[in-house]
Amino acid sequence: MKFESITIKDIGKALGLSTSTVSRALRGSYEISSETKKQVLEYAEKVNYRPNPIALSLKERKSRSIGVVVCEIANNFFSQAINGIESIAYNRGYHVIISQSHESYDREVVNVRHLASRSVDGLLVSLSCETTDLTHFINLHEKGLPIVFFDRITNEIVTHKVIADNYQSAYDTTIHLLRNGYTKIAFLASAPFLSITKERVDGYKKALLDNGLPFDEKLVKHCSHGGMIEKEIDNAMTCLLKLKQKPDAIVAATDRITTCCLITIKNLGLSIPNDIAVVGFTNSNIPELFSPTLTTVRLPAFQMGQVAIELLIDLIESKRPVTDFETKVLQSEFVIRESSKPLLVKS
Amino acid sequence: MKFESITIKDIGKALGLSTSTVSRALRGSYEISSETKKQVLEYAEKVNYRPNPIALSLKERKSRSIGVVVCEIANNFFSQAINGIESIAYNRGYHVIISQSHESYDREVVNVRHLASRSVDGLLVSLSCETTDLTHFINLHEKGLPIVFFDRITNEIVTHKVIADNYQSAYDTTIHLLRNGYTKIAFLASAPFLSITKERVDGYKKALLDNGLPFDEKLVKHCSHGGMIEKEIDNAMTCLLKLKQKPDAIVAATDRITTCCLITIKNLGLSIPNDIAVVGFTNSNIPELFSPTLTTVRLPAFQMGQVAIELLIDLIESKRPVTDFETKVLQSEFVIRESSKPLLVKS
DNA sequence: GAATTTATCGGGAACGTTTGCGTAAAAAAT
DNA sequence: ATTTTTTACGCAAACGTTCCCGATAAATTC
Repeated sequence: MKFESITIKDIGKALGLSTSTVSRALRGSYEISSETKKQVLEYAEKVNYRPNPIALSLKERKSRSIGVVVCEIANNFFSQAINGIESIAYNRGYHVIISQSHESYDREVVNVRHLASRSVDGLLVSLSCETTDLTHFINLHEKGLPIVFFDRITNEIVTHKVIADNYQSAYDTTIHLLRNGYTKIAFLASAPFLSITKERVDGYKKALLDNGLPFDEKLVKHCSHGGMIEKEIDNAMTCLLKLKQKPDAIVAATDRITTCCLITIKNLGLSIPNDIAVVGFTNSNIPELFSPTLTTVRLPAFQMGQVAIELLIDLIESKRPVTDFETKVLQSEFVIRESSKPLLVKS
Repeated sequence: MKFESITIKDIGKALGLSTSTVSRALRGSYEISSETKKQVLEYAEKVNYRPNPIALSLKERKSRSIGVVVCEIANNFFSQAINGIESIAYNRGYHVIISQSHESYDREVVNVRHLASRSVDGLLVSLSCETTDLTHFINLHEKGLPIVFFDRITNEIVTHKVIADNYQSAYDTTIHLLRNGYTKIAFLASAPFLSITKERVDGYKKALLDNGLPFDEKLVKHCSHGGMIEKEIDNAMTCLLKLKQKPDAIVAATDRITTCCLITIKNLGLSIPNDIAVVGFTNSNIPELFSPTLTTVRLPAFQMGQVAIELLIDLIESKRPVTDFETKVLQSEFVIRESSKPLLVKS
């Protein structure tokens, strides 16, 4: 089963012209007579000619496509970010190739290799939670491939980065819970290597310290698979709830962790916020539909995608080597709902 | 900013060999001495040589990549289906390029054109809800490009198709509601052109008729943008609730419609199922977290993706033209929860 | 020792496109 | 009428790879 397309050569043959003439006519070159141009254009239209981007990629050594490396698309944050990416890329004439690591380092390496060999003009990366070795990115970056990191970033590579105000959000979240009377606040975090984890845990810590509370390591649990394995979230939760110093509130640090955490609480028959308050980092569209409605930190996913792709395309299209890089920090949206109601006033 | 890669020519130059020899050595051809082979292999390994798939695509006129055409990935059904697709494609050596139409016909046409010109070896398609004209697919299909439709299919093109048991699910859903004492069951459907809409509405109708109930057109509302515009779902809902014959139950026919419908009900301060029962077609992972928990029809998204890509790759790799096509129907999962509790026993 | 086979490699075309350079004919300038 | 310029087009190389067809030298056969 072969799938044949019309080429410039076919047009040339049909019209008794050389391929160069046809090519130039199609591009509207000034050195082609308007008669010939019209003839070529009309014929091309008639046979529905489409230039072969593969041939172009080979020749130009670029593909007008950019690769996106994320852990999974079945995740509100990333699918929203991808929509942001596409909204800009589309208008600026780039195509987006998405790859999922499913939080696996090996898979990330394979995907990045493939994208690079497919001649993507640049990479938009959010690291997998297993990734500690960055050589697969460093190699490409040193060879001149533009890369922009977003959300889960690294400081081992000097380039543009786009993140949410993770530190501040975690800080605000914790302060909010403290103000509402909660004192034993647990933090259910993602993998320890991830930048988002460090930033969020730091914000949480700082809020505690600023309020004269001790930082209790036992109240911070990490999900080293980023929540891909439900069991690990479950375990972390039961572990937390078994403590003598049982937490009265919990901050869930990612989308997956938030939903899993809610399910565990539900399965245990606990009531929110009476038994335990919950605040979740989640880009879910329906936090109002939970019962009770969920207090959330919503990351500016769409805008993060947009900013990241803008930076990347600027990098790609820059005539001179760029040496001045920036890390953009975008503001999250903190929406207070019922799941973190004041302890004293709870109905 | 150019990004240079090692080519077979570079290797040849470095080793004093011709490109053809290097190529053959890399492929393990028998007509290359084992010495030379070893030398080439070692050098290639050393400089981290990767064959250029673009050049290969150009030569072979195929790319070992398949294009996926869906309306949006920020949708549980489609992201799960894509995971199914990838799980198989990856193992069989194909790469997946995803494109989103955002339910726009024009965008779908552009995406399909681009995928085709990118020399995808085949297409996996779920139609946009605006699509009535299929010539963009027909043209490619007639030229020999393998296409498999899934979920939102068409009968204008003869090929493999994969769907869920939409008719049966809608039938079962309706029967379930009838058995539980609901008699004025509304149906909130997606765009009228879509196969899933027709199949589901038909199942709903049949269940009514089988129970001696009349089919009331006013109780069926269509969302012609597939729910991409929240307002239209809102309007449909308010319209339904304004009827003299106010419905006592509602079947929401897609993911988006289900969540929107729940939000509208919540905003109106109605209680489920006391004021109105709800059953939703949704692949949400958290129907237990809604309040009350939601009775759902969950499509076998992952498996549908798997089956569809299997059929497509078989088509692509088939030596002889395939003339025998099948439409696979996969079973959905109907889970009864609180939102459709029996009318009489409601607490 | 001559003829034939075998082993090992290189040349070059092809995939579809762009583009620098060359050139014939037509037009303009002398 | 000759020279110069312009117009309009073709040739060929290049991008990275594979593969058919030779070609050379060594090894084998008679």
